[in-house]
Amino acid sequence: MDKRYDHKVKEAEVLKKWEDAKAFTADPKSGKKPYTIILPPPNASGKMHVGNVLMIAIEDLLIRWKRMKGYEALWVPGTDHAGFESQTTFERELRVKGKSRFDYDRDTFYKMMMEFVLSNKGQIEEQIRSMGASVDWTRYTFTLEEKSINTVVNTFKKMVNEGLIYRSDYVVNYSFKYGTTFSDAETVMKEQTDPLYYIKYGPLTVATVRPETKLGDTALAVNPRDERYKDYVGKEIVFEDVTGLNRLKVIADEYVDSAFGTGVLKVTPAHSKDDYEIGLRHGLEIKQVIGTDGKMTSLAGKYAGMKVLDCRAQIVEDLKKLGSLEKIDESYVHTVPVDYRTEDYIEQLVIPNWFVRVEELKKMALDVVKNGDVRIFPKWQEITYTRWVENMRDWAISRQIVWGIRVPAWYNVDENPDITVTFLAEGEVVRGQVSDLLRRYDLKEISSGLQSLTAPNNANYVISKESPGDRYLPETDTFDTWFSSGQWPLITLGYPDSEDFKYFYPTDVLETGWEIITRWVSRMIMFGCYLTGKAPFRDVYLHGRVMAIDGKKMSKSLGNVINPEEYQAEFGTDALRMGMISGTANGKDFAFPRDKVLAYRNFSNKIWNMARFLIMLVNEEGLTKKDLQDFKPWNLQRGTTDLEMYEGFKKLVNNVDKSLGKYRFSDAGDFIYHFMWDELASKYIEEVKVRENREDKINGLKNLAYIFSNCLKVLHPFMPFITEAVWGELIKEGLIKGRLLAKTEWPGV
RNA sequence: GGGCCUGUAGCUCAGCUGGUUAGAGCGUUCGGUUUACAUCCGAAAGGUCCCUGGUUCGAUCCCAGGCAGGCCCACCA
Repeated sequence: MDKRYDHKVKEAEVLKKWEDAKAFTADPKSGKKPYTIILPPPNASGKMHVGNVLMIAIEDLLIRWKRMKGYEALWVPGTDHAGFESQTTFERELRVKGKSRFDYDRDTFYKMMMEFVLSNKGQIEEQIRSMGASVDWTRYTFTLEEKSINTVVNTFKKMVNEGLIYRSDYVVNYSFKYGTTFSDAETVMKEQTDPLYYIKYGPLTVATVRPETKLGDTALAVNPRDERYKDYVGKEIVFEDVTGLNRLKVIADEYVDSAFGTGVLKVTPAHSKDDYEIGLRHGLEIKQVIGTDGKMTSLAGKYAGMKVLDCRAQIVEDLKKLGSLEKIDESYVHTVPVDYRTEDYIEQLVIPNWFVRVEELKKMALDVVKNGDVRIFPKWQEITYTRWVENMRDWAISRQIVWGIRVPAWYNVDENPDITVTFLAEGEVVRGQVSDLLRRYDLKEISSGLQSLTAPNNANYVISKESPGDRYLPETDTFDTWFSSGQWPLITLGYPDSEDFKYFYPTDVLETGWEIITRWVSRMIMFGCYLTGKAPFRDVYLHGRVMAIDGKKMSKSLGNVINPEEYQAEFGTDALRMGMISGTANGKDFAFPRDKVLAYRNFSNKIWNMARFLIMLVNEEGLTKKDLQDFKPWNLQRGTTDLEMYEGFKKLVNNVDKSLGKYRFSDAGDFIYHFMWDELASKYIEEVKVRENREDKINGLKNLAYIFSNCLKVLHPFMPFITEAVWGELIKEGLIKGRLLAKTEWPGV
């Protein structure tokens, strides 16, 4: 046995052993009880971060534990195409080469993206492997492979047939920069200071930060109880506006806060969610003055074609000339929605989108949690979940990006002459209504150069994965990432009729970071309930976010990002895994526990040396294989430290089982650490080695060998590499028989 | 504006349904080559458990209020 434990060498050897033995391939015909975890798929083109390490450490711990406890344990690995994020990264690379996505048609761009992602995909897979994750690679799934697309398309079809899908003009969060819609979950509110303009509308004055949207005003609103404006309600006011003589109706709506500004609100249904809803209540016209290109539309009259901010400046000028600008409050602080990743500006726009009606799905998703079919750990996160699901509005599932699963709709160009398309014809971007374009271009030309298509809400469409005929153009929107990843447990297990699905579904635990409980967990529960009638997992365990060593959020600009590979290389994978596990207990965010990683590196060394010493003593006393393997600790004499140690070990196993059952990972780890180090090494070994009576000493050694090797089993799910390596050494020296520790049974006590 | 979480040794964190000297790792101090391990062994110092009040025989743990930090949700133009 080597004098030192060289984790780099040993980890590689152990990995090879597991792989050669195909140790983690699960069998639905095993006849055992299944235990299943689906790995939350990391970004396929990304790199592993410390959060992934914690996730893998926890899930591997559970899986290895249950596997040893006699379950047929399945852990399904996968990677995510990460629609928006990957496309953003890729476009950044294109920009370096002086290109952009507008230089390519949709199909070409998609293929380039696929190549880009596939070329990067190996890295994260290798990193998962290097962590010692006992995943079943034979079941590896990528979110954009055929299997995934088929499931998603079928689900969509079913939802369309059951009336759960509709198309609507709806105010969505739209990013001009990325040219796509964002879901509410992808935006955050940011505080900023903007001028608040007080603008005269005839006898009334309205306060607004966005004068340019006045071009889309279709009413003025006041609170029904506001005495000041009582007489105006229901009347039409006529006034000189920047576009000439204008007339607007004054309506009364509870939404209006009399205390804000002047108590009069200009209603712009096309460019504000709230106004949109007021508009619905009062049957107001929707006048869209800002287009998806970030410029004013033709409805903006003389301002058409101007960029939003230029238009704002011009309107302010024009209002001044007109004498309609009462005053400007320069220090107005308010919150605006921005892109949660980049904090980029988000515009609220009305565009046709695909929606899911969530009323029914919400109910199912709430019920399974309320009635305890799904248990959330830590328990208090249940409140976050329930509140969010209760308040969920219909879900906009279409995204105007290429990298994702295309919404499988097709439009017949003859039936829908008014769809707008953008396509590439001999290097030129052409945009227009399809009926016009068909006079100049062949449909094949449009189809092959297609970049994007916008169909009106009432367009006829056919749902199909492949083109239904010659005269069709495809929808170019793709699904929101969460629409497909919400079906991940179903996709990976081969819903609806595979052997795996029947045996392994529903899964046992979903383990992930709390920050995606709303975005992801809720959607998985919805889809699981909707499609199978059962929630996709029994327990949800939410871990906290790993902060930098200084306790702050990791960020490149602060330079405090922790690269797990460095720790893996320096301290060993086991130490990194267990250090992180023992650094957190109840799902709270926590600072990266560097000291704990160090402590468990030392622990690895301790274990290695305990084994060396044990082997040395055994050889010294000339104990044979038979001596050791025939040893029965339950025959030990009462009142001896030997029996005491054995009892201590039994208690340890008990404590570990209990803690793991309650998802108290760090407790379980602490129990083992202290038993092995303080009890077994510092007390027991020290005591046995100086025993005078040879028979006592031999008995002690037998017992020591027994307890130590069984401790390796209990420690294995936490620190799989060193335990497997030492286990191999014990076999080699004849102290135990067996083969792989990973496939050994948990000690029965 | 609503809601959630946190505040325990120098640092990072445990402390399960309230009960004798409040724990761990790291750090600090002192002392150690005794059949493995200096990534080790032995010992020690270090805490008004954020503050105030309440419930209780008894509170770090329960309740109320406050202070401080973090997060989530929300339509105030």
